[in-house]
Amino acid sequence: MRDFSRSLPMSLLRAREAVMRQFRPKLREQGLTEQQWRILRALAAIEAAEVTELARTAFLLGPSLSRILRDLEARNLIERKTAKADQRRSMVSISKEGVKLMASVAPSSEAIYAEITRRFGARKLAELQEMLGELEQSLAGLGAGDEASAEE
Amino acid sequence: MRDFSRSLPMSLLRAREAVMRQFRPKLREQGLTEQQWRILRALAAIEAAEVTELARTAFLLGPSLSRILRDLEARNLIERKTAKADQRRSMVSISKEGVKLMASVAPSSEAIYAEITRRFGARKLAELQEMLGELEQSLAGLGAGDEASAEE
DNA sequence: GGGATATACTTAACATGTTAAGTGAATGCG
DNA sequence: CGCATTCACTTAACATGTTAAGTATATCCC
Repeated sequence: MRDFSRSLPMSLLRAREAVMRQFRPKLREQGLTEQQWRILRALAAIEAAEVTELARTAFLLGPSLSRILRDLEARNLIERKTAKADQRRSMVSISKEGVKLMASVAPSSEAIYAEITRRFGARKLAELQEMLGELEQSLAGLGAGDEASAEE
Repeated sequence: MRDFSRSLPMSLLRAREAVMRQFRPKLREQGLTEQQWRILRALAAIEAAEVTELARTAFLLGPSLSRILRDLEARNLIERKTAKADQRRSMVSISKEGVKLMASVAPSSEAIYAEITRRFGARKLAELQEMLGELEQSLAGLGAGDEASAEE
């Protein structure tokens, strides 16, 4: 069998970990996890979003997001209100405190990203992202193996 | 701030998820998680390994590995014995049952990997892996921000 | 209108990720 | 030798990943 440590999943995992390791300490100083930071960033870019939309944007599964939103709300970093038209949906937005917190972390975050870009090379970084996007596209629709054309 | 959904960490995360989504269903059929599968594969390639060595190979943190080994041992998929020379160390190896289980999953796993390779392109896959390795190298030694040259 | 279905979450249960603390066995060294 | 330190794990505690089940509201459609 292939040497699994050279497999694509492991390469992706190690690369991502090498990158995230740069960011985690600064986030941790502010008591934020990587996922919480993703949510705040996603919310900062828009007025408000539904939970499902936010899950798609921040690439989190519903249950994880539910828990994280509960916690972020308790910390007053986000706000929620149920939509008027459809009581099932709730609109989530970042709070003033949330914006302040983001402002305190964003500079470090940007600096780290810049350093990573400098080390790896801006052009190569763009190429890598392009390839990653293509990989994702190649596998889109190949699904989880339990939809169309099931064999049993 | 950058559109975070186009950031390198998100690109890596989405790409890896797109890949892993192909494998998880088959593993699940055998009651294996992705991490358990990594450990079995790592062990299958060698006679025996110390826990620390296995952690490095399977890219798992010690505490995760401790729990997983406990569970795999309970399922008789692996075996452990403490080293004679150093009672702190324990040597882990795959069991006969473990080998059998691997044999039952490996063909599907290989087929899925082949399909991914076919879709994305073998050459591009090699290039991608090369770039991922370089990225990892670029960031090696840039550490977690709390070793040499701490600023405070 | 109203019951079946679908939708938008939330909860539950179990596995792993992550950091800190604990445990027992080796090592360093005065 | 003996005691402090280091080492190789393991446990603990809390957050997220993942799948299944639950809940409340909307929508379909006869």
